[in-house]
Amino acid sequence: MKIQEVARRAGVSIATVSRTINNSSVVDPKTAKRVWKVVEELGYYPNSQARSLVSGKSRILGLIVSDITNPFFPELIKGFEDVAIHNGYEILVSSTDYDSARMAVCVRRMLERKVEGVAIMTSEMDKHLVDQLAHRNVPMVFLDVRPAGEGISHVEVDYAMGVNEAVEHLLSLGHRRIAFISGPLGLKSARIRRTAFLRALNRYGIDEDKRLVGEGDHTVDGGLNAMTRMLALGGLPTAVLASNDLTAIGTMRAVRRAGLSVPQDISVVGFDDIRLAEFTEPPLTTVRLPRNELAELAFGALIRNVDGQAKTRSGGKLETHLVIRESTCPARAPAVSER
Amino acid sequence: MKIQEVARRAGVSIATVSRTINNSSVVDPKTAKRVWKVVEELGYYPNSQARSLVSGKSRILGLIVSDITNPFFPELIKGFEDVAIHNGYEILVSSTDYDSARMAVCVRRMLERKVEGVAIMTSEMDKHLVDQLAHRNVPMVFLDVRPAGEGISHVEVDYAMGVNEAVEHLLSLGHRRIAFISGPLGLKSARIRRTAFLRALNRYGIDEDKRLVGEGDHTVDGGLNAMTRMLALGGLPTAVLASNDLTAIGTMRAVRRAGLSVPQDISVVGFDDIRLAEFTEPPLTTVRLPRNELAELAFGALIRNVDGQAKTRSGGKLETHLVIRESTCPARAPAVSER
DNA sequence: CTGTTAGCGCCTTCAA
DNA sequence: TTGAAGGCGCTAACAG
Repeated sequence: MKIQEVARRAGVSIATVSRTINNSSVVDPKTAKRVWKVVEELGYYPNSQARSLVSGKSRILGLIVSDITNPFFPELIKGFEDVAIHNGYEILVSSTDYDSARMAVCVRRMLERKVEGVAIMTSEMDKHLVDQLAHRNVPMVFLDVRPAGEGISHVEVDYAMGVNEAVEHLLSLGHRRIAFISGPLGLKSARIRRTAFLRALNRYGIDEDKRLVGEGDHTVDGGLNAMTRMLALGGLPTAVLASNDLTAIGTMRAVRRAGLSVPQDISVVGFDDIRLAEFTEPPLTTVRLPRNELAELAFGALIRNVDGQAKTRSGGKLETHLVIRESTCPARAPAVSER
Repeated sequence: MKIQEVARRAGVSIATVSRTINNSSVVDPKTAKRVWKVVEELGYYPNSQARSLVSGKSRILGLIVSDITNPFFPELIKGFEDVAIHNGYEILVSSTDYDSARMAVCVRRMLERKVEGVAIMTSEMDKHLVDQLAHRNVPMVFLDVRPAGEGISHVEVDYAMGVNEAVEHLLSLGHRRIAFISGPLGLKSARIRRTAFLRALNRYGIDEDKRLVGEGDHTVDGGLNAMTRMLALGGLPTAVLASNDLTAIGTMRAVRRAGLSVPQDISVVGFDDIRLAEFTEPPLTTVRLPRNELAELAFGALIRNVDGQAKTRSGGKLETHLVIRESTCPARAPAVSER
């Protein structure tokens, strides 16, 4: 089923058919109607490969995430897909698994398919890969990080906002010994979150206790291990803030394994508000990072660069807010042994 | 960066470059080496749009899932992506959200991008959409369902196997009042699972009690509601088998809300073994449906049809096995009121 | 073994 | 307002 066939049946040239389906205003309405009729009858639709080839535009956007298996991403992907499709773009999703080789393959694929832009929602990305894309003038959006360059923008997440709310919430419940379990500190985004936490503590006049800052890796196991280590160290916290919800789930598990309970002995706060956060036991108090908005901001920023009319490199700032559920409660009066 | 440029620099014709990068064995090794050198230097890679156009093969496979947000799917997608990429295929993922309109858009997109085959891992699919694909001779693989037609195959999941194991496990723990919460019965796949359960009960000589068969919708909320209704009905079960893990999580929540505990009062068994199953409270005993194997079977079945050398319509049968964790324990001696 | 050439399906000048 | 014709970048005969 090609354009030729439509042209033949409608008694016009292929040029006219092309103009018609592209809504060119020069076609005679009558002719157009006739062409559309044939198009419908035949169930014709243009071959996007051919279109891309001639126009040089693939109408494909790349979306790179670190791990599609982390519940944070599917919602982001869905949001991105929705807005992309809505705007006539296809998306090419790829997860890197935090693996350099995979990332390289991933970039290569995007290049081969001639993506018009790439949203890089992964925590870290090899510089030379970014350069490969930049070199071919492929617009990019990043999350958190802010690489320089023409056509490169970034969406900023206001971690401080949500973290402050979380800390205030805990303080108001009487907590003073508040711990933090970060993501892998090799990642800049993890450091940003940790910094936000430390600043918040400082802001409310709480002294930092090194024993109360652990390092996870954004997985349940990571949280479990980090918290287990922290509990072994002594100087127990009465509340823990985790840098994402998976970490928080691991943290709760560790607390329970130690024979303590959440939230009576230790309150736990997560970050992200993945859908399942509502269904953990107890339901998780967490800081919500709205994936849909993130997806929309990222898409918007990308498109502005694709159209080449970006005025700014900032793709916008995303607010985060605390969602209170049942994994937090008033702090116990400190036991004698703790000080 | 086009093939011309490479040809010019290597001092050969574009045909030779084409042959070289396609590993045609007729090229003189010396020439080939020279060409490859230029290719590397220039960082040249072929334009896949152009390739597709001339070859008529897009090397893209479609993957349709019902809801990327359901933790079952990301792992399936990842597995599918891995094996596809490994075989030189790109994948186009799309979630239907159980919505007819979205499904239609989805099929349209696949058709436009000229996918060479589609894996339909969603529970149900409008017949006329399937026909659209079938009509263009696009090979398909389905999950569970078994539509007829040339180039259409399906992967069968042996639900009975896992369900039997689960029922045996519960029986051996002394349970006799075993409930089941199904998926939406409008879906054939949900009915298949329910039938497997009922058969298992029957096989072990347990009478069916209508009050003990509820209907959920494969979401946490669905499980929560179904179980809440069941608890209100009286004739309490001592164990519940849920048709997927999300339903099981909802079920556990309902049990707790009713002031009972899992597993002491009611044992709960899930289905799928999503990654988070290990981290629920208590860790979920569940029937594992291996997503990687499913992905591989689906891919294999699809490719066989793409290559046009399928000997059979069956894409293989997938075994399921019980994974015992902590949401099941021996049944209580029945309370007086229960009989 | 290598080069020439004819398209793949479509969009886009350039004429009419 | 329409049609004819020239590519887009690449592969696949067909000649040399």
